[in-house]
Amino acid sequence: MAHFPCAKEIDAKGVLKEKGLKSTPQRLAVLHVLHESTKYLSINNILDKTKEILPNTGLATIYRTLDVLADIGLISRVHFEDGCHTYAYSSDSHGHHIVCTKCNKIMDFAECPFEDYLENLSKRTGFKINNHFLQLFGECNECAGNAN
Amino acid sequence: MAHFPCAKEIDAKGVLKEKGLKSTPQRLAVLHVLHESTKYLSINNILDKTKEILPNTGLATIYRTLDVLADIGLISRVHFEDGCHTYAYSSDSHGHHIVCTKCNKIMDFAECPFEDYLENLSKRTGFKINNHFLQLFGECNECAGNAN
DNA sequence: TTATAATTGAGAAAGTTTCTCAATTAAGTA
DNA sequence: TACTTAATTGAGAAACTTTCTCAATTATAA
Repeated sequence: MAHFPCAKEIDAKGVLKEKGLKSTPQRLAVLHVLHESTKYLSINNILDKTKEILPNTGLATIYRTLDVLADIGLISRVHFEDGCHTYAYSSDSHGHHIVCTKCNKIMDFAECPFEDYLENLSKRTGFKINNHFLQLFGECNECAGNAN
Repeated sequence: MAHFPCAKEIDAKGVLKEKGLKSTPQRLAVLHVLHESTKYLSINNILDKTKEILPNTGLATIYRTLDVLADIGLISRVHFEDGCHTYAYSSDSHGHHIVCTKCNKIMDFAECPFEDYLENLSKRTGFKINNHFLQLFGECNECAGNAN
């Protein structure tokens, strides 16, 4: 069994065990790859980087693993106007993402300031709002040139 | 040239013309299909319903048309955790969607109450926030049982 | 009415995702 | 530590989705 720093850091093994899932090297490697990256990654990015750690990893395993990790909230899918086939490490299960459209960097922001608003909207529309998805797009500090 | 009520209603022809695009029966039919539906529709839903109007319509045309209509803001893509391959009529170019997870109904809400918050978040994170995507999930009036 | 550039349909091609199944392996138990 | 068992994996096939190509058609402007 391989060991990865991030696996310990976020207690991925514990979370997997809790859900009755095995801690396989493949799962930990995929999580490591996403945790290590500050950017969102495509399926193929993830396959390539995972193969650097575990060269025999198959594509089907990547698909299966991403589903598992997303289901238990360790990673999350990143959505774009034209598709949502990329993934990012998720530091908080309620975390929303800010995506830098220049360098692909992802930043999480955990707080969710819309509770009051959603309650109000709920009353006006008659919708019982159970869940929401929010993602922000912009330019990070470096890309916007603020760091210079 | 076929004529559709919604085409007039939203002046699709005018918007298309403005962008230098032709008002083809296929484009108006796809728009009509989405406008007529209160629910989000998949590519195949849209193909089937469009073929009821224009039986020879090809799948490639559906893909091309959805791209065109989404680009000019007449329709918008609906995102789900596991994919974003469905579409809905968009009554407002800034409209966000509330999606009923029971009956697939879509409701737009045009207002965007987050301006202040986003400015604040921008300051704290260093991200220059240019755009955002928000979608709410819940149960509509009927599905939640409020209408009974 | 004509000219022309955009658009279409059809099917091929490319790309993506899921499935199947034998082999492997993580993890609990002795 | 060794054994057992059910979960997981890799590989390739199959299914499905999306894009491309190109000749034919057509919306539009002159």
